[in-house]
Amino acid sequence: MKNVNSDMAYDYIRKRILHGEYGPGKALMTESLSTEIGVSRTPVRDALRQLESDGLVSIRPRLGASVKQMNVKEFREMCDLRLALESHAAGLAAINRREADLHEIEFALEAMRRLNVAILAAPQEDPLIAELVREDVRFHVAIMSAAKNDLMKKEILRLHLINRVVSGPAGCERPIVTKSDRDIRRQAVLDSHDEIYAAIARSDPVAAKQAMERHIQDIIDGSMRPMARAESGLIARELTAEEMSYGL
Amino acid sequence: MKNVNSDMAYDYIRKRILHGEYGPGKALMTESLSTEIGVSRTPVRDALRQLESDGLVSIRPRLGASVKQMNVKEFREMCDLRLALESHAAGLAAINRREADLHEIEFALEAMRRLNVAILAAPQEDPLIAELVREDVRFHVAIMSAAKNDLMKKEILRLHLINRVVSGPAGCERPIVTKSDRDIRRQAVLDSHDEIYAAIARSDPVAAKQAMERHIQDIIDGSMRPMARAESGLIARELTAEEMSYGL
DNA sequence: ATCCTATGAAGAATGTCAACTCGGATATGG
DNA sequence: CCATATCCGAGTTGACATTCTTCATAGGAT
Repeated sequence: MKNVNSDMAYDYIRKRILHGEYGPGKALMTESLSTEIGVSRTPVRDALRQLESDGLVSIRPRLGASVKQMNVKEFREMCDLRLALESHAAGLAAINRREADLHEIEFALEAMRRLNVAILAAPQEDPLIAELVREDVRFHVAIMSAAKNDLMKKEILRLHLINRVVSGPAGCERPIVTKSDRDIRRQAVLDSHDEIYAAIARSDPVAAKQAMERHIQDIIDGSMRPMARAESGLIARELTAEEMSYGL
Repeated sequence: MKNVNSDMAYDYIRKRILHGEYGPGKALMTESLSTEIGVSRTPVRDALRQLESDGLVSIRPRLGASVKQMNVKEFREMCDLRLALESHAAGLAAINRREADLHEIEFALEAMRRLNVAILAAPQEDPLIAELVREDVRFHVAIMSAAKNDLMKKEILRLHLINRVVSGPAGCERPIVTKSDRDIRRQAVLDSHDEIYAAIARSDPVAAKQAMERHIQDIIDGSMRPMARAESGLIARELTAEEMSYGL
C-alpha cells in the first residue's frame, strides 16, 4: 500500500491497537478517528476494513467497528491454526533452509541465551524481558523465512499479531506467578528452541515439525490457563455467525 | 454482512469471478461496475476491498483492481498452505468427530462412488463430472466441519475458492488427457478418500493426517503439471513486495 | 405508592452518494 | 527514442439518508 491518507489512518489505528491503547472491545468510531487523525472518514473506513481482514478489529454493519475480542473458543481455534501453520513451516524450514537462514536462527537463539542469563542475575527484569520477546519473535520469524513460503509467513505473522493483541497489551500484565516459575518457563522455552534449531540444522523435517508442535503447544497451555480464569470477561460479545458461503 | 448495496456489489462481482466470466487478470474498474450494478462507487470499492482480503482480487493503489492472478511460486505456496491446514484438519476430525459428522462424510463418499461407476459407463461425462466435484467439495467440507474448528474451516474454504479461480473457470478446461487417464485418476482420488474416511472412522489422527497429506499432494502434483506448462501466461504481473511489517 | 415495562422521540453514528483533486498511462510531437 | 501534454480513473471529501441507541415518559401490575 502507498495510499497516503488510508495508510496514515491504518498505521495510526494499528499502532494504537498493538500498543494496547485501544484495548479489546474498544469502540472505533470513524468520525472521531477521522477528526483525530486529520483525514476524512473514507480513508478511516478503508483502514478499519483492512484491519478487519487482518483480524485485529471486527466490524458489524450499522454498529461500527471495535477492537477484536475473542471468546475462549475462538482463541483455542486460532492457537490450533497457528500450531498447524507454524509446525508445518518448521518442517519446511528443515528442508528449504540455506546457510544464511541457519545463521539468522542461531543468532536469535544466542541472543536469547545471553539475555536469559542476564535476566537470571538482574534485579529488575522487565526491560530485559522486552528484549527477550523481541529476540523470540526474531527466532520464529527467522524460521518462517527459512521455510521459503512467503504466504505462510504472512499468515503466521498475522496470527502472531492477533495473539499479541487479544492476550493483553504487549504481554505486560502476566498472571501472578513467582520469579522462579518464570525462570523455569523461560528455560523450557530455550530448551525447545534448541531442539527446534538442532532439527532444522540437521535437515530433519519431521523432528523439526514435532519439536515446534510441542513448543507451540506449551505456549498455548501457558496462555490458556489465565485465559480460562478470566473467561467471564471474554464471553462472546459478538456472534459473527456468517458461515462462509461456498456457493457460487 | 447485511449492508444492502455493498453486499449486492460483493455478491455480483464474486459470482462473476467464480463463474469465470471475469478471468484472472481482468481489470475491475469501479466506475463501470457501479453503473453496471446500479449503485455508487463507494459500495463497489468496499466490495473490491473485501474480495481482496478474500484473495480473489488484487488492488494496486492508483491503478485499480483486477482479478487475482498468480505465478507458479504463489500457487505452490498456496497449495502448501492448503496442505498444512487441510491435513491438520483431518487429524482434528479424527479426534473431534461425532457420529453425525461421520455419516455426512460417508454420505458424500457414497455419492462419489455411485457417480464414479455412472461416469465409467456414460458416453457424455461432463454433467456427471460437475456433480462429482460437487460431492468432492461436500466430502472435504464434511471433514472440515468434523474438525470442529470454524476458523480453520473458513480459512481452508477461502483457499479452495482461490484455487478454483486461478486454476481456471470451474475446472472446465482440463488439459488434454485421455479418458482412461481421467478414469484412473478418479479412482485414485476415491481410494484416497476411502483411506481418509477409514482413518477418521477409527479415530486415528496421525493416519488421517498422513492420508490427507498424500491426497492433497496428489491433487497438487496433478494441478502443477498443466500449470507449469502454461507458465508463460502466469508470470508475475504484480509484485506485491509488501512485507508485512511486524513492527509496532 | 412504587417499580417494571413498553412505546415514543431525540440524538448520534454509519451507509451512501455525487463532485473535486491527484496521479499514472497513453498519445503526440520533437 | 525521449519529452511533454492530455485524458482517464482512483483517492478523497463533505453532505444527505438511514438506522441503531438511548433516554424519557406513560401505562399497568404488584
